[in-house]
Amino acid sequence: MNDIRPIRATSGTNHEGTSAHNRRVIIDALRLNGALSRADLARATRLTKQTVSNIMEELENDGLVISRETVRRGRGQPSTPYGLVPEGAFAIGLQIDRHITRAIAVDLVGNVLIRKEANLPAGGPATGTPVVLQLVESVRSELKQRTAQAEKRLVGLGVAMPGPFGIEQDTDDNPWMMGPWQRFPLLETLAAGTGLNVTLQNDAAACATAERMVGAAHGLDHAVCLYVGYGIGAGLILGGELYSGARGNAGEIGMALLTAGGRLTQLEHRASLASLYEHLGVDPMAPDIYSLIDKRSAADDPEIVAWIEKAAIDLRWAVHLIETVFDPQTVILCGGAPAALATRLIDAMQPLLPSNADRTDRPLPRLQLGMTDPWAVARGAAVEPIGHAFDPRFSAILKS
Amino acid sequence: MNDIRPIRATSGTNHEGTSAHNRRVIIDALRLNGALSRADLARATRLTKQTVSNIMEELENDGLVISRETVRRGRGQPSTPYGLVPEGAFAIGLQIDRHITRAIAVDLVGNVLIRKEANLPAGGPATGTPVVLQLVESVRSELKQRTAQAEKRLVGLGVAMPGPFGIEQDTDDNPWMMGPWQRFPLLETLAAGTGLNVTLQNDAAACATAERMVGAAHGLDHAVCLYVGYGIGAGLILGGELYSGARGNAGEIGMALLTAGGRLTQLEHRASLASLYEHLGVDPMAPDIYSLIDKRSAADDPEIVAWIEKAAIDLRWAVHLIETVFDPQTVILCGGAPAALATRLIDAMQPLLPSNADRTDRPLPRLQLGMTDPWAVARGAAVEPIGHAFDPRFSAILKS
DNA sequence: CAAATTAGTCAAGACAATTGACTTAAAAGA
DNA sequence: TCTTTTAAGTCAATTGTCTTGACTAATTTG
Repeated sequence: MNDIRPIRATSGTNHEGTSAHNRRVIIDALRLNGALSRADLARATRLTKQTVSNIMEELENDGLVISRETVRRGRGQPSTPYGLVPEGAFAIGLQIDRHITRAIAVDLVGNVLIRKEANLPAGGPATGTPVVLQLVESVRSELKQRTAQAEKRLVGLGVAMPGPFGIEQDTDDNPWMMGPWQRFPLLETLAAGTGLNVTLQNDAAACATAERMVGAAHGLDHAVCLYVGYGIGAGLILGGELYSGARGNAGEIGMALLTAGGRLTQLEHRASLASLYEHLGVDPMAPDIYSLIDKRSAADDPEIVAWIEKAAIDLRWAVHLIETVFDPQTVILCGGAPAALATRLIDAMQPLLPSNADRTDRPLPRLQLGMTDPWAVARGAAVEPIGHAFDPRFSAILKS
Repeated sequence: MNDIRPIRATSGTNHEGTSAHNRRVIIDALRLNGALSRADLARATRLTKQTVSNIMEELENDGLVISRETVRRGRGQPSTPYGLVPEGAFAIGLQIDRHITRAIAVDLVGNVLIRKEANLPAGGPATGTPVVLQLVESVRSELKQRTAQAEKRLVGLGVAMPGPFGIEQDTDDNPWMMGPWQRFPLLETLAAGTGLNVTLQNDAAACATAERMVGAAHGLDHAVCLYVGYGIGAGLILGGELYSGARGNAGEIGMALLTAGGRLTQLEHRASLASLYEHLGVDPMAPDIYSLIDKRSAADDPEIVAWIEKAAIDLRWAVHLIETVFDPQTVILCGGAPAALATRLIDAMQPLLPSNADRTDRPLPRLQLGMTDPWAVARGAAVEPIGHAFDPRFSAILKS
């Protein structure tokens, strides 16, 4: 009699959804264009002057925007531009990597305020969680000291770590694979340990988040970040939002199979930093490995040059694949590779393979260099809660 | 003085946006769940009973929904389910293929009402456009005859043709490539010739649109349709919407490069129907080619079996790639391949390659069979304007 | 036959965007 | 210099849409 089939539906919306969206739209416009007057905002967002005025007053009271010097732009009353207040919101980002963890505090506009790191003991989450929690706490208390308002303006904790998530067993016996962390209920543990909203993304997604808010993908709706780190991944900005797939594993392009030397292998076995370390015979755990690689790259070390030549072939294929499959406005190379290595890699990848993206009327280059420093992932993690709280999103309109 | 830099911003919304969204949400819920009572709808959409009642009254007046027999479900007043009225809206779909064009009329729930086809003369758009326009006109007038209201309830004309769009020159000299059509201002011409709203998508996207509204992807938010036709493509349902990339070319997976026999080649050179025709030495233009292939497949013709074995290797790789890159809930094989061939292909592709999607807790199979008949693409084209007009979308909320 | 439960309506209220008239301030032109 | 034009921004009333709480209606349970 009682058929309790679940009814599936999209959520409806109401006045608050409308209002929330319009606030987000205005904040987004200020982030994208810098300071704008109320009249400018009204034109850009297609809202009425009056609506914009009301929202701006609210945002000003909330400490999210502030007026600047009036400017005269020809006839008519001078306009009063409003800009985002950096101290209007804060977020903390946490990167969990194989043997190290990094935490960053950022403000509303994405400035990095604090950065701290700690070594992760072997032993996975059991021994690692206390270290991680302490690191976050340390950043949080320093932030509190700096800015009185910071604590109540803290919108969340973003976490980034290598994917893929939720796989049932490691495909690899490498002790530095992240399996134990990936199977651990990290979100719940960190939420309980900090009392903050916690979100999780993989390294490549974190880089894409950072590039979109403060980097080369700023203002782009379709961009893919080719992340070259210990593994390889793609961070996907599709239709203006980060896309992470049904289970958070979209973009794990490093696991894509290619035929090389007559056998099927994974992209990241051939072109990642892991493969470079192996090629060089260095220990991936060495603490100064980043600067070591950077220096040797800058000096055009022959072993590194040889690896670059080889890796460039596979990365060129990866760019072709990304262009073919996603049709983005641009591809951004980013991630944990030292800058000197990354620039050389990009050079070695030229010319790119012919593809649909190869057209003369492009406003943007097919491949460009994004953030490449060891803090890029942590920064992306930090910036995610800011975007989540303040950027226009479909789901932000719907009723909870 | 006048710096006229363009200001970029997302559009704001207002009461009408809210209302439009809620209407769409309700229609979507009815499409997804079948007939529902007002109370059910209120629970499912999180709107209040009253709001739902108001909207339902409107929709009933607009002829989009109608009440069914009341049903008693335990205690309390019996509920009155409402269902979509098929005759509430109509759309026409047009497929333009290499040597044939097909047109279909569908109603609000995606029923196919009329189907007609015509041969396309060689010579591209110059000679083809009149044929196409006449075919559409013929379907339209038959629809008008059948249903008096059809004309004013016609929401648009959806067009599908092989991609990629906007490339500057053919990579291929094949006379059956669609270059001339792809460079022709088709949308504008058809809009002018019919007075309808016209939209364009590629074959794979059209199949995905159809699968989402009336097929295997019904109700799924993350699904990829692996289209195997004359070419190969992927139709992408990402986050509940069709994704087409920055220039409409997302999912052109047939152009992905793979190494086979020691050299880099495109997927669709190895596993498409074009490759089958070549393998069999048959003329792709033969009018009865579809049923020919269907019959020979059903009879397990050794030449076809040989091709299947070979193609399955590459398609298996394609599924792996799709799973790795998009992390969908399921992959759906669909498109112009005859049913007998498609089922054999799916069988030959088992077991699939290990991937992130290969987990025991899957609610859906990794690979399943979708629509495979010569009308699938046209049906997808037809269904697109319906979805565009009635499905919940972010952009439908924003001010025009 | 009364109580409980669920569907659905009515009418008033709340919320947020819109409208049109108004004020303010500057540049351009006579 | 003075008037006109133009643009930014505010005020107050209005409109559109969802929400609230009380109500009616119809059915099952005990």
